[in-house]
Amino acid sequence: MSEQELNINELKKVRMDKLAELREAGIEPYGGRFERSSTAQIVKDKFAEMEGRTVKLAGRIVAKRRHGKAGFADLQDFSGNIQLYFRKNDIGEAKYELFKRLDIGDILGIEGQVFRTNKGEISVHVADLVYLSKSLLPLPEKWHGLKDVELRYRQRYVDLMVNPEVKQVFIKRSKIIKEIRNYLDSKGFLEVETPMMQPIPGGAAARPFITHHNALDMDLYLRIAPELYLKRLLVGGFEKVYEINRSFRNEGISTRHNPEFTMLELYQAYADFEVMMDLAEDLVSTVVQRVNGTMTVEFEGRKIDFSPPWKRVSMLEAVKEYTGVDFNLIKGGEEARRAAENLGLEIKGNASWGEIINEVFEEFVEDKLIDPTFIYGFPVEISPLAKRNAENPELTDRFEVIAVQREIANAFSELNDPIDQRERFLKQVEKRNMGDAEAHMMDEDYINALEYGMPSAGGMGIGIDRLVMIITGSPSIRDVILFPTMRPRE
RNA sequence: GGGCCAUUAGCUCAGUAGGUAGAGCACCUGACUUUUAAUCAGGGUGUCCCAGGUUCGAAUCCUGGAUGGCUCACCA
Repeated sequence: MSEQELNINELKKVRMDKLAELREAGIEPYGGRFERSSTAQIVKDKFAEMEGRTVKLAGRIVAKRRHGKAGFADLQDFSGNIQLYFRKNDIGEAKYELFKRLDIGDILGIEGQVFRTNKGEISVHVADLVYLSKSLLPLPEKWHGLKDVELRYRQRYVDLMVNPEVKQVFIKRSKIIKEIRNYLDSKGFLEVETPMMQPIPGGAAARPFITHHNALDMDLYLRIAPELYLKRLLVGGFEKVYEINRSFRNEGISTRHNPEFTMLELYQAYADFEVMMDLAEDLVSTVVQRVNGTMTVEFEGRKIDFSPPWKRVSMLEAVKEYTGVDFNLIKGGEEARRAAENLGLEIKGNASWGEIINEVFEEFVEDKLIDPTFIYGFPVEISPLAKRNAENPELTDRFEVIAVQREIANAFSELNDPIDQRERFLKQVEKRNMGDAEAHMMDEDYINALEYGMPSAGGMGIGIDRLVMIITGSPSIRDVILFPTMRPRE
């Protein structure tokens, strides 16, 4: 006997006794296959034709009301709840005894006639029942449900049982991802899978997780983005690819950050960032419309309108609009620093013109943007994989979509010049050597791929969890991830 | 990582000045053959997050720690 079983509490002990009783009566408490003829929701929706007919349902008992020689129970299946009616005279002594000993949480298969009670509740008059699973632990309270957020995340299975709205969020999440796939597939994109374990983690500025492969005796990194592999596929001749899957970043946890998160990345040969703008607008608004039935969503008490077209404004214009400072007229890091400091910002010692503009943008503009807005023209220093703008080589043809003060998409014309790319990597390596753990590593094989020639292309990344947050109105990323990362208990 | 807050029965929560813990639901016993937060009668089932300290005495005060939430920093 384990320590766990010795510390068994009273409530569990009672159920263990009932489990033993069942076995003694020759009843298997953990049944097998059960062929259902219907579900709770179908019986209720189609009552007119179901009334009087015999149905077989299966599900969990979530409530029980006994009245002497008859009683009711609520059966919950994935579709919803339905009431069961047990009557001793009809079901017989032995089976009625089973009903009396039934615990909330037990999973049953039942067979009975559909009817409506005097009070109008559509119910099933049970004629037979089989045990499919005996529950040994008590469920949370029927009225308040499970509120303790820690328990809700740690034991999501209980959360899902007793808080129906949680289930709806994850059903919607599944629909969102399905609609994204439908959309991209219909546009001729090919879904691919690229390595999650990478010898050189690239495609984003982030600290990676490290793991070890024993047989090869080598360290591998969990990917921080699929980007560089997806672009290798463009080199290989795939013209429209996408991947929806997990990336991992070894950073802090917050309401907007989980160490593992789901991202969509897509690449389209012979396109550019403006094609990506049209695509972002159409993709996201289509998905919102299909999932919510409208192009507006409610988030934190605000209405956000995803109807195209979305506003398009350059980063420098946006900064000018909100701070009055025109960085077009400001040359070099020193002058930019003074301008930023005049705005009340503290700037790191070695920050460049582009980095400073980005900081000013994030500080003064980002939290003003509610409806989805394209911000384009990102500085080259913070965009090591994006193509330079033809008129201003200090800027790149890159944009982000900002909605509800947060980035929901990031896209650019892909840098396909191997010589420029090598220089950009070298700049990153320099920063890395200066102690920036999030700067890119040199990826010789990626350069090698570019040297074979990568078609001009547009690419885009969308954080799925954050998109789901907005569409479902969830304030925390943990509300849209079934099993968010937690410290283990004990 | 910093700041603030929380942790009491299976769940949701009270808790006096520091005096040895309580309610509702769940659970157990009994009554009740159409109830639905069923009702009625009876029963409290506890490592008050953990470890020290102060005190005659700590759920309560102090120190340290754990876990979680929010927030700032960083990022997507």
